[in-house]
Order: sequence, then structure tokens, then C-alpha cells
Amino acid sequence: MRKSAILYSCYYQGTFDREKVVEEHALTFIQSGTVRFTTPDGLKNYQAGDMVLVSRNQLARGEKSPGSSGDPFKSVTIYLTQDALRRYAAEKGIDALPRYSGPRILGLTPNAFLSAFFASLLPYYDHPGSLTPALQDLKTTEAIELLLSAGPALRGLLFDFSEPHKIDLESFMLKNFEFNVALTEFARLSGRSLSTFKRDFQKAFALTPEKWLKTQRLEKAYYLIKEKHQKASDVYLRVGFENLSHFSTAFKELYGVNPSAVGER
DNA sequence: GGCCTTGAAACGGCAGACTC
DNA sequence: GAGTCTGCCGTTTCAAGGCC
Repeated sequence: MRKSAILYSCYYQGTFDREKVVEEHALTFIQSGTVRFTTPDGLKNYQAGDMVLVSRNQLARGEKSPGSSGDPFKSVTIYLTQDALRRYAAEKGIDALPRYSGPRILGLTPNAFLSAFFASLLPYYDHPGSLTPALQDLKTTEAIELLLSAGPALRGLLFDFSEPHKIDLESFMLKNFEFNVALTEFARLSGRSLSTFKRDFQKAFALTPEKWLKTQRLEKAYYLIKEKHQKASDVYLRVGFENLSHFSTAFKELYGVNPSAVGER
């Protein structure tokens, strides 16, 4: 089944986005509220009126919050899929470009054309059935055109169709261990098969990936609880655990005390 | 009522053997 | 050298209960 190219989000309370592998370029307009993106390159904050382009094949996490006046967090995201970009490139005679090495998350300077483009998508929020596949394709093409005219530098990002290459595993893992994704995703994003990933990991860290990841995450959690006085319930998602009960058990196994006991010291 | 821990069941990763 | 398969075991999830 075809995935929708356009996603509408609305949250009345703060939410911790658990979608972490960005598989397609995502162009987002924030209608109200704020969002904080955590990526391997650091934190980026965006607010109502901002437009953001998040490039594919990276790990990212978003914390969405309502505005200070109580407005819910609302956004519109259009995914610029590899299929759509390849079709566009073929129609326009654009060759695939060399590997893109610029920033992986870009705040765009709003202009009248992009603003009008997102305004044209908002009526479909209440009538999603009217947004047919044909209309989605048209909107995707329009978005590509507008991005290219807004910033020619984006050409290199949009038309880089290469897959992740074999990158330095040690620095990649140290940057990304806080993201809770499957080993197959870590392997893919580091440019390796799962088998090669495990072999290289053993060479680099002398541990299995799981054991190393767990230790790194627990050490970070210990620091946040002990030094930053944060609670276990605030920390476990941030360091890459999915479940508070498992976090609590693993923490006690490593440090001999419950997370709450460390915070009290 | 919120926060945290415990225990059982289900799931996913590890390790070794094998193939290409 | 790199990828695939499979059995076993550690890890994760979920529900229930304890503590403050």
C-alpha cells in the first residue's frame, strides 16, 4: 500500500517522538507550538512559522510542545521520496550528484511562495480523503520546484541518491548510541550488512553491540540523574530505553542501586 | 495518584556452522 | 571476505503490585 506523502500532526500535550530513522527527506512547516530536534549533530529548536528540511538516512528525535499561549503543536510535513525525486530528475534531465556532505537538518528562510504552498495544504487537514495520490504527486513536484528556486544549494541534497557508505564505526556509534533503533538500522546507516556490522563492532569495542549500547546508555543516565538531578522517568527515553521497568532493572544490575536511590544521594 | 519495582511471557540478538 | 540460517539465551515488554 502506498504511504501518504503528506503528514499532519497535532498534539495538545508535549510529546516525545519515537520515530528515529528519517527514511525520506521531510519538509515540515510548523503552524503552531514548538519542536526540538535532537540529531547526532546537536539540538535544533523551531517554532511557529518555521520551515525545516530534514534529510534522509539519519537518526533524529523530535520533542513537540504546545505554544506558550496554549495553542496545540500543529505541523504539516511533506515527504520528498526517492521515487518522486528520481522521477523529477529524469523528467528534467538532472544527473545524480556526488555524495552530499552539508548540514543534515536545515531551517529554511520563509518566503511568500513556500508560505502559500503550505497554506494550500492546510484545507486538507479536515478533509484528508480529498488529498488523492495524484494531488500528492503534484504537491510533491511543487515542493521540489520551490525548494530548488529558494536555495540552489539544496540541489546537492535532493539529488544525492547514494546509499550510506562504510563510515568510521567508532565515531558513528559514539554519536548515535542514544537513539533506540534496531541493530539492522545502525548497520544500514553505517554502510554495512548486519553481519559485517557485528564483526567490525567486535573489533572496535571488544564487546557485542547490545552490551556496549546498554553500558553507554546507563552511564549517560547515571550522569543525568546524579549530576543534573533528573528523574528516572525523565531520563530513560532520552538515553535510548523504551521501557522504564527494563531501565530500572538494568540500572540496578550495573550500579547495585535503583535509579531513585542515586538521585537522592 | 504518581512513581517505581517485580515477575512472567514474548521477542530479538548472539554465536557458530555453512555457503557463495 | 561477506552473507545466510538456526537454536539458544539474554533482553524487552506488559501487567500487577508496593511505596510514599
